[in-house]
Amino acid sequence: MTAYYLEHQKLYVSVDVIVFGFEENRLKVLIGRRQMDPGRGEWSLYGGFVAADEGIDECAERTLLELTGLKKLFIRQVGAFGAIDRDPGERVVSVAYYALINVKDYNEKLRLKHNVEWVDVNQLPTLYSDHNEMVCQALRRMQLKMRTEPIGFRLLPQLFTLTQLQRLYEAVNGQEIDKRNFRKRIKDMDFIEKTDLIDKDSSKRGAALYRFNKKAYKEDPNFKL
Amino acid sequence: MTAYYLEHQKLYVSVDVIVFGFEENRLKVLIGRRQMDPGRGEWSLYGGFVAADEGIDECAERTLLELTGLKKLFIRQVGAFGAIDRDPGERVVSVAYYALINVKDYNEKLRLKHNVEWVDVNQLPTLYSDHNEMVCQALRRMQLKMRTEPIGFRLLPQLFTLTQLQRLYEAVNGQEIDKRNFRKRIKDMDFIEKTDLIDKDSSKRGAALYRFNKKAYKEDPNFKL
DNA sequence: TCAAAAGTGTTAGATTTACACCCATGA
DNA sequence: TCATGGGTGTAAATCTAACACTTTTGA
Repeated sequence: MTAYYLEHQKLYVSVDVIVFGFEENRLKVLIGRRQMDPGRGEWSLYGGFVAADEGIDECAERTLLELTGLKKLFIRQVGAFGAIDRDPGERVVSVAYYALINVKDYNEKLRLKHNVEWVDVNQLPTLYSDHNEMVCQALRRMQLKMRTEPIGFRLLPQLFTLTQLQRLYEAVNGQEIDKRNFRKRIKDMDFIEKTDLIDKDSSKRGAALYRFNKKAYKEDPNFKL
Repeated sequence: MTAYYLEHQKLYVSVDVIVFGFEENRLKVLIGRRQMDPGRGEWSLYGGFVAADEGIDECAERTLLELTGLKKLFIRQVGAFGAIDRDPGERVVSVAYYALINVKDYNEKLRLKHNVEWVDVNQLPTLYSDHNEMVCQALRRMQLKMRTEPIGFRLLPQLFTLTQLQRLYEAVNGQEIDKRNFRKRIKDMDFIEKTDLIDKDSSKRGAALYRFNKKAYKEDPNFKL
């Protein structure tokens, strides 16, 4: 190591994950009560420290796997948070990531083990440190991304109805969408495929189930919502 | 300090700044030859380490002030870069920021002192570590931001002609714009004010000089380009 | 006198928005 | 039989994109 580095100080670097889920027509976030000091008992995002032998992206993936037990989730960085007093205990720079999961894929035992729960993103309590700000920025990022990339499907089951999809977009963007205009736009996207399966749970009449065809999307990626 | 932190390791955290400037109708970036090991002599962004007693945003501002001598510049975070082997010397997590300056405001002596120069963003050499990727992401961010917020003026003198403004947008987005459509959109934005001054340098006929009125923008912030 | 940049409107096409009724079914 | 959510098309309005000529003046 050159002398160059020695003049400087090292800091703790951590990762916090904003896990988004869609449930009861609401966009929700996984939060739990902190189980350690400082801030024990406060509502908080789930996170972990970056080890010297892992990249920050790997750390985020590891943390997310630890929390959810799920692999290959959609995850993106939000940014670094490094106000000097952001962590009351020590100097910690934290890198926030957001991830999307299908709530039904989340094992209930694991959820209870980590003592986290789904809370409506619009009704969050005050969170530990700067976590509210993290969620806020993550949400903005996700909203933007969802307009131009087909990531919303990550929040739904593989098979979904058009009404579910519409409610998802309404929940994420916080405003209602015209049903006919919405369905018109969906029809233009060939990679959102109608199956011949019918969902009978959500209505008496039954609704056609759709599926996102990733391969078809890659061949003609013209997504816009 | 609680035992909680002690189990973890600290890392070096640094900041790298992508300084954008507009010169000769091209979008340029400030880069220089690294003056220290590892990587001595390689093209590189300007950066610095985050000290224990400063926030990352303050560090970015300090670094930018050090480099440019200018205060109150527009600066935004791009994101954290933390691949395990990104720095060949030590484990360093770096947070990238981009900043916009008016090239003419940059003191030539300071530029020479730091041994940096303006290089066309589309003709960058291979840079140290992951700096090319940082520039790439910074550029994307900046392009997006410039469509919805009046930040382009930060790259121009206080008084500018409409052709200059158009060339700026063309350089940033890498595509030509129709002159009449561009000027029509500008006319709709009352906060881009025509002054009664004439620029005689750029053409024989002379072109009207315009000014961005920040106060007027805040009263009616309907920017779109 | 001519080269070079400034300045100026109109029209067709594409996109977006608003809007209302019938259908199928389980309770 | 009726309440509930599923499913469908059209027309007006807005926005976007394409396009060409006149003006001024320094060299």
